[in-house]
Amino acid sequence: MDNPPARLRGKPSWLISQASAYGHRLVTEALATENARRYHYSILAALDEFGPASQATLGRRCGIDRSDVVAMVNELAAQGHLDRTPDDADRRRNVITLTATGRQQLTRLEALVTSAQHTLLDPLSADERRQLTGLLSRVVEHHGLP
Amino acid sequence: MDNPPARLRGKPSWLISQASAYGHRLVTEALATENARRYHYSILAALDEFGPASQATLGRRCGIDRSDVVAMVNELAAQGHLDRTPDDADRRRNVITLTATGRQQLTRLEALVTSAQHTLLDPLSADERRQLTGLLSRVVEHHGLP
DNA sequence: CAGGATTCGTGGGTATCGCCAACGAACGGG
DNA sequence: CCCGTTCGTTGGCGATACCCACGAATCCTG
Repeated sequence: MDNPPARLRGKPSWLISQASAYGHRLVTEALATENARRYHYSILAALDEFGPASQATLGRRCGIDRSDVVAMVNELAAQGHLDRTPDDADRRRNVITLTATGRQQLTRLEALVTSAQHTLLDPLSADERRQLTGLLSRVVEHHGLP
Repeated sequence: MDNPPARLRGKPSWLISQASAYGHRLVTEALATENARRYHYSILAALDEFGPASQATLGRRCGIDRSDVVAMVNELAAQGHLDRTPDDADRRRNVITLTATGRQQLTRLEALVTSAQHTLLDPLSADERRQLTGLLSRVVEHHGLP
């Protein structure tokens, strides 16, 4: 890009949008190494932290639409990273369970994503990275509650 | 959203992505009030700050693809916010010029976008907003050069 | 305990975004 | 004068993030 207008350069939403685009690109490219996508990482992380869950719960936790969860679970199941089994206690639901290979995959993706963070925040010191993370967390939490 | 995994909550790229989604939504909704879209604001801002320019130049300045600039200029021209005239000095080019009504439109959009910034950064103090803007500017500038 | 509201998985659709390929017209440098 | 490059334009691709509708199942409440 070539000398963006000051009106844009001064708008937090524009800066965030630009930074998001870079981060998006970095993470997507890194994950492509393992034939994974961003949503895959999110879902695997949620399963690892909270244990087996229904697709709707996964969607709510990761901020992914139910319809999109279906596609992600399809792909991850096809790769053997998770199991999808009907819930006996509530037959509307599927119980999604992380497999052993899924856990290994998460470990690989975690390394890739973490390294992308370093690339993204390259110009910032460790202190500044913490500042940025803290400020953004406040913003995100604030808009997550309603 | 409902208790996102710690692995996500700690990743700057995820936080930025979430914040970007909120900002995107806020700005888009605000601009819809005037039947405008985000790219419209960018292009009007570039024209206001740097004066008349070719479509390719506008695209480079705002980080918009040439093909997408065509559509935006079509829409803005249809609304009378800018003029598209062939460049006599270089007949490959169109010279895009902001009209009086375009300048008024930019003023309206500016107010809408600015107000959306306040909503987005609601939980932060004025100092913290400046911090955030500064940190993000460093990140964006760093990745803009190569 | 019956019936209406709600939830779940799934399929389908929509709009935007960022990008890339190709084209003819026009310009510029060697 | 020719070759490479730029410009506007068209068309298309893939990912993202939505939204709606449906049938099955569950729940809540009177």
